[in-house]
Formats: sequence, C-alpha cells, structure tokens
Amino acid sequence: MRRILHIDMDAFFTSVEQKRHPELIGKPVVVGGSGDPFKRGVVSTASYEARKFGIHSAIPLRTAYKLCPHAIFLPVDYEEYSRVSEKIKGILREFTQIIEDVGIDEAFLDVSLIDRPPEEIAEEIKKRITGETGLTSSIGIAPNKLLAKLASDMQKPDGLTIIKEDEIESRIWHLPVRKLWGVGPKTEAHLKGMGIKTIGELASLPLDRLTEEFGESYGNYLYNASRGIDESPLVTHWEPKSMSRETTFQKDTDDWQVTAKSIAELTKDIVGSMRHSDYKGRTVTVKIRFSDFETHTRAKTLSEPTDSLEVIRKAAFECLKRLELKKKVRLTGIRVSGLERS
DNA sequence: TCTGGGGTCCTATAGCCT
DNA sequence: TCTGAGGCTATAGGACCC
Repeated sequence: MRRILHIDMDAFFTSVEQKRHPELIGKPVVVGGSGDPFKRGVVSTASYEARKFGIHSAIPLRTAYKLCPHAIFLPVDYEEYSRVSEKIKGILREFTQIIEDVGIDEAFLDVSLIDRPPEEIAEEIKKRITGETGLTSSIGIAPNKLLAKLASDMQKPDGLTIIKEDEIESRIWHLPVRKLWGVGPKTEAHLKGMGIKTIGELASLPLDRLTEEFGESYGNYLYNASRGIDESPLVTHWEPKSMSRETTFQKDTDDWQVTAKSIAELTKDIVGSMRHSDYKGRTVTVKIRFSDFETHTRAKTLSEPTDSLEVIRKAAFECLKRLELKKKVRLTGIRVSGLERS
C-alpha cells in the first residue's frame, strides 16, 4: 500500500508577513490584491486572528474591511512567498524526489519506498520547516492523495493526522461533501438538492445515479472519492498547457479604446512571458467580463505556434472585434494555449 | 458596493472528413 | 447519391483548484 504525505503550510502568506514583520504577530492580518481594502481585489490569506472576524480566502477586500476595519491589509508579495516556498520544497526534496507541487504552499510526497514510519518522517519535516523558516505546517498521512489532503486539513494549524485504510469510513463519512477535493459550491448545492450533505450520504448513492446527475467522468469520480478510493499517481513533472493574463478595471468601462489598450498591454505582457520561458502557442483566446459578471470568450487558432507579438496581437484583436460590447466591461483577459517549447 | 488572477479539466456543439 | 455513424478539431462556457 502507498504512503502519501500532504504538506500544507498554515496561513502561508500572512505567516510569511508575520515572520518578517514580527510586530504583526497576534494581530489580524489580511493579504490580498494591492493591499488597499478600498480597491477591487479579494483576500488571498487571512491570519487566524483575522479569521475570527469571519474573514477568509476569496472574499472581497471591501467585505473584509467591513468585517474588521482595524485589520492590517497587505499586498500579495509573490516573489517573497516563492522564495520561502522554494526553501520548503528544498527541504522536502531531501526526503524524496517523488514530489508533486500543488501551488505555492502545498505538496504531496510519496514515502512508500522509505524504510521509516511515515509519522516519523512527517514529524521531522515539520521540525525542519519550522527550524529553517519559522513557519508551521500541517501534514496528512494516508494511502492516497485524496485522503492525505483531507487529513492535513483536519487538525490545522500545526497538525499531524493519519488516516489508515481501515478507518476511512469512520474518519471521513461524517464530513460535509464540500471537504472533498473537486466538490465546489455548485456541486455542493446540487447534492444538497438531492438531500446529500455528508460524504457518507454521497457514498450511499448508486453509481448509475451519480453518472446520471453529474456525467460519466465526474460521477465516477464522486463514487470513488466518497469511498476514499484514489489511485491517481503523483505528478512529478509538469509542462504548462496555457498562459494567460487578465485584469479587472478599478471602474467598469464603456470606452472601447480603454478595453483595446488593456488587451494590447496584456498581450505584450504574455508574449514577454512566453519568450522568457521559451514557449510558442497556437490558440489565442480573448476574454471579456461585463459589469453583471457575464463572461464571454472568443478564440482563434493559428496555422502554427508563434511567439510573435504582432501575430498574437492581431489574432487577439480579431477575437475582440467578434465580441459585442453592449455592456460596461469589468475585465479583459488573454490566453495563449496549444503551447510548444521553442 | 459584492465577486482577483493564473491555471486545469470537462462538456456540449458544430463543422469536416471518411 | 443519400444517409448515418464515428472520429477529430475548434470553439464556448463553466466548475474547480490554490
């Protein structure tokens, strides 16, 4: 049987900020957007002190400010968090090369081939991370990624949780379905409409009912996930499939020039990234979100991959012209997919 | 006065080809 | 020549993740 660890940093962004600004320790800290709660943006991370006020990831900064006006609002500093993240990933790599990165503050480790109790490895990892970064982490240990992730979430912060194969039902069936990876607000509501709130209740549904409601692929996934079944391997190497840039205007605009200029800037930016990382792309997609949040995309596929600014910009403007801008525009975006290393 | 930005994957539909 | 089944590709939208 596999032994998988899921390492999840506790309130990562705010913890990094509290580490380098010790005067923030013990205070409600909110990291998100430009750090200005009167501008458009959402919360990336709230410190545990801020969470007491009901502030959590993904809520608008303005809302967070209303919930706790005396919180300290800081901008997202990806460069700094990436540096700390690299340090942590370096520690993890000393234990095994079988690592899957999950964003900046999470990772899976497969320690099946290490001849040591996994809880001992986990304890050592936690100690090393704290010793070298001053930050705490939570670790879940289980026979697969799905359960390891559930486990790491069970005793945050600074937790260490083991789920053994014979205790799957007793440990996860009482949890709400929303705790399952892949179940978001829409699916949660759909299931609630069917009278299903917990993972155990989900597991009571026959497979054909699930595929009927959610389609072949996702129905099968839910059937297995509710039973703690997950054979997915760790993805240790990954190539980007698309690159995108998007921006939300501080104020919605009905000026075509403003929208067009924004697309031009995003295009320049993304081509810079593509050239920097040696990728060419074949499909260009333009995205427009209106003030009522209705979102539309238009795509154009070229005959061959390119990283030419002129070619990509021309394709982007062809897409833009196919969109009818009859409402105020809130967001513009551009994506290049069909990437190939150049 | 709500609702970021950078990604992945899935589904449905439509056109084209065999 | 017509019809239909499938496969493939492109497109548009949407759910979800961190």
